[in-house]
Amino acid sequence: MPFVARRSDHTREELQELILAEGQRLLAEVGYSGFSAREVAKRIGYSIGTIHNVFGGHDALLTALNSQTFVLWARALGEKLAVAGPDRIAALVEGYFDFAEDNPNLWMAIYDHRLPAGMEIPEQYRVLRAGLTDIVEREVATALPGKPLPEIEALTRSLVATVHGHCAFALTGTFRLLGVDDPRGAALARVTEILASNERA
Amino acid sequence: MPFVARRSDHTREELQELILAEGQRLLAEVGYSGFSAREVAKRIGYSIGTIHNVFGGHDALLTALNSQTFVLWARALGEKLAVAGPDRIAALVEGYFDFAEDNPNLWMAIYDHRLPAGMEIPEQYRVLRAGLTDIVEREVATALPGKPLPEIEALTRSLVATVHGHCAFALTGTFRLLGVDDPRGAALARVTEILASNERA
DNA sequence: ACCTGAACACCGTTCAAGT
DNA sequence: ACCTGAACACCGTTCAAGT
Repeated sequence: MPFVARRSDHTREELQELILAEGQRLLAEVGYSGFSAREVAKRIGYSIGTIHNVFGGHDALLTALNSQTFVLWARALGEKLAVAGPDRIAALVEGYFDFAEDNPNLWMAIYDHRLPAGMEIPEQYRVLRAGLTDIVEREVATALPGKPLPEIEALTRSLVATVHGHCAFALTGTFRLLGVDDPRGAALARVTEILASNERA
Repeated sequence: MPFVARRSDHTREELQELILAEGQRLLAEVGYSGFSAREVAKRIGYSIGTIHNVFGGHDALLTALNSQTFVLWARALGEKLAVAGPDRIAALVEGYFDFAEDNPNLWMAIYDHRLPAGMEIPEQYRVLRAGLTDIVEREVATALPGKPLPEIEALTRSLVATVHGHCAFALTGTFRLLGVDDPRGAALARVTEILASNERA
């Protein structure tokens, strides 16, 4: 059953979703270094060229896949917050680690893939990523009432970087190599200390 | 002038150094994603097979290159500390950022390259990496006199993760995307707050 | 207009063949 | 014993050719 051009088995939208769904499955399986657009094509029964037609290249595909991951991550954090106790900051830190540990390859791919210098960042990617930061920002603002917004914004990003560092060291094995046994406990302790320091202002 | 087997132009040790020197140069130029052992072989005028003979594969070569980077990094931190003022912790944070910004591709390659699950970590790699942590640990211990060693050890690794998160976000463009303008200032502020919180114990 | 798949220029790895 | 380089199994990207 080979050689079919213009098979309208799927519309362009369906094809796009097909590629994204299978791409996410593959990325979660094999990780960024093992990911291949050719393998995605093979699995969905289309040719290599089609993926290029639909997404316009490897970098664009990875960016779209990472955008999907932002959606999943935001949803996971939202669910954690919905059932959170009084310490919503702790819920966020736990949610951060839970998502990364439940989806290590998808999570690491966000940071493994770097856009080439020239390529402009898609608006959707930027918006979804900013949305994740906004989730944290709301809780930081609540935790530090009276703090000016510019300071809340800067502190939020710094707190995210702090948790990211701990999570990255946990997932990539750096902490294990250095004999650290409780990465998320350490992250939570640092966040708590930082917030306490910034309360009295 | 092709086909020479067993050309003793270089001893095995010289060959090893040749590969490491050229490999470091290439890695610094093109970064982890653009690095290729084949290109190193071409540049030093040996065949692909030779690199495999000497290092035993791509992962082992990258591990050796990253080990070299640890040496450079430890030296850079040592030099910063040698001329540091009273705030030696600040000198370490500055040294961390300076090294990463001066050698972005070498620095990022440390984290971009992940050893395959089965492969055991070379002793040299482990020792050099631990040595870097020890440099920080000494200063943290001095900054927090009277603190039990196990706590100093855990806190040191957590502080390194904190600075790493800020530095990684700075170098990979995450902070720029989120509108952060002073990553190293933020890192230093967090480290200062964390140390202050841990002083009173 | 859309999809194919050969062609191209790369990878890392292996290993029979040379000296 | 050491080094070579063709062979193999992969990549991403391009594009003439088909329907």
